[in-house]
Amino acid sequence: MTMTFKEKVLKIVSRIPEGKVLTYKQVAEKAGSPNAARAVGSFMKANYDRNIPCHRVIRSDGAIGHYNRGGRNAKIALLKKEGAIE
DNA sequence: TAGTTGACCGGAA
DNA sequence: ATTCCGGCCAACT
Repeated sequence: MTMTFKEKVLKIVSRIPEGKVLTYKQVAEKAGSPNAARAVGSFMKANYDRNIPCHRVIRSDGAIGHYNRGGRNAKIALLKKEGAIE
């Protein structure tokens, strides 16, 4: 079974528990390509699956990044609500 | 097959 | 604290 990098990424993200966050880079590392953070972002923007908590993925510098469902604002609100951030 | 595209990263100015 | 720039990666066309 040829699992694309993209699918690995989606699987990893889908397993991020509530109240926790991973950086794009960490996701890339877990997926087996430590320097593919950029690619990870590209896939997330293309993913609209609600089962995947893509709002739990943020940037390494602590910035929130983007969110295709509600925008950064919604992303921040969600993370606060889940207790992942202040 | 090669060129384009970005929800990124880290260092420099 | 910001803004800019080059590098990196896999999918898409």
